[in-house]
Amino acid sequence: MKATYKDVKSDILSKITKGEWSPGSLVPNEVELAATYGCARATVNRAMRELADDGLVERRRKAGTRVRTAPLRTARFDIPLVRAEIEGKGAKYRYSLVSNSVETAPDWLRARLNLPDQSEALHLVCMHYADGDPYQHEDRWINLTKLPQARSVDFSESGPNEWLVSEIPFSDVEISFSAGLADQILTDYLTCAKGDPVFTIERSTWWEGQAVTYVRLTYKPGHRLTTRY
Amino acid sequence: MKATYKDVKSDILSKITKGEWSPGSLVPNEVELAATYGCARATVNRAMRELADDGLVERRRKAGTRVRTAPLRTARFDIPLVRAEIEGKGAKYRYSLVSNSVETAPDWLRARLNLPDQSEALHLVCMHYADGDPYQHEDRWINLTKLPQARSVDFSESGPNEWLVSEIPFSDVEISFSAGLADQILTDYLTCAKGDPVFTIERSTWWEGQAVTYVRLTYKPGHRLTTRY
DNA sequence: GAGTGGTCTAGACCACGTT
DNA sequence: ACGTGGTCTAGACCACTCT
Repeated sequence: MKATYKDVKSDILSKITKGEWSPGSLVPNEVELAATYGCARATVNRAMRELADDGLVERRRKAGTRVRTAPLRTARFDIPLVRAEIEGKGAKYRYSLVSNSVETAPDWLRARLNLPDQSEALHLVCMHYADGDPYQHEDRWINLTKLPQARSVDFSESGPNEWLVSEIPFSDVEISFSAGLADQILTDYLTCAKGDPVFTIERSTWWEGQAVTYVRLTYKPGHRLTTRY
Repeated sequence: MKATYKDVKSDILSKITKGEWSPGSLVPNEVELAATYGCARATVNRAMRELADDGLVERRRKAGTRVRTAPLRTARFDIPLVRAEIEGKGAKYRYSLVSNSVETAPDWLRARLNLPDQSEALHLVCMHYADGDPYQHEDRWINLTKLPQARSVDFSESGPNEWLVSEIPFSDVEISFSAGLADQILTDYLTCAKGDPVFTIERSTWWEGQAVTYVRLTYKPGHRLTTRY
């Protein structure tokens, strides 16, 4: 008969969704709840903490716990490696390196990644195919000051992303989604028409305070990024 | 000198990011860690559990805890009410109702929301402005079978979203991002050119297994959705 | 000042999955 | 079978923050 934290969590969740505890209302405190459910306060605490993490309730010391008026609507997207993304759809993945060159970082890149003057960067352009059809165009810059070993890596067989995840255990990331237009170059790679709307992901990655890489991923027209919560 | 779960978490985090514990390697078990940090096992457990939630380590009973080879790259986006989104940028929010009508749900909507034949839906078109400039176009359908009370709500002063969040405490949501082109109608509302790329969010919401609403939010050209993690 | 959540402890038992 | 994480307990003290 002892309630687990999952029991408590789901029971309280249903009280909220069914309107028994209306938005903005005060929830009984942990000691009372522990008594009603016949469990330890720590158990209630865990349930409530998770509900707070999920954005359903708001907790403040002394003030107590309230049902959120507007539940936090946070969407979580998994950003898998392209390979996993494609193979996950049951399609055959193919990678191709378009170009690979060491360049002085252009101004816009230096500004974005906060790089010093005259920084060298490795500029890679790659294509990812699903069942032979163009799927994603990758335009990547790697900061050679931070990752000099990238200079001698062979990217002809597998993409820079796969190398990077094995090289950098964890990092700060800024990711941004937007809509763009296919220009002349993209139309060739993605086999679409000029002016087609394309979904674009830009990602900048830092490690120990220094920029590691910036990448712009452009998907073929019609791509959707979908999630549930 | 007793370590808190945050101490443990951040220390382990740094061990991972600094490469001391390399990707794929096995982490000491909870009892050993509790001994090294001089704290209770529950404290270590909480730290490790959060690291697992954050996608940095992978835990399996008996097999132990391993540093993830490819850290889960999940991005979390807050999807606030447009009002909050705009006011959060320090801009003045203005709402305007464009049209409001009861219609028989078109086929594409019935398919998407799994509605029966001849369902009635409330069709709302609204605009959201930031400092007087068009910010977001909202094209919304509300299932009147599930929410008949929507029929008599006045949406002329505040948007349907604000009414919905107060009416529905929690629900299942499918959200999807894509890139589209501004058509003739959108150009008028968003004051942009025909063929401009526009960022689009589509969201379908269910409550207790039944469809509640479908909305397509179209942002003015140039809009970005950005987050860090 | 006092009430609430936040956290820690030491110990216990359970559940799962590898062996 | 056994080792690991998963969870619960009963009690304690602390840290906010509202009044």
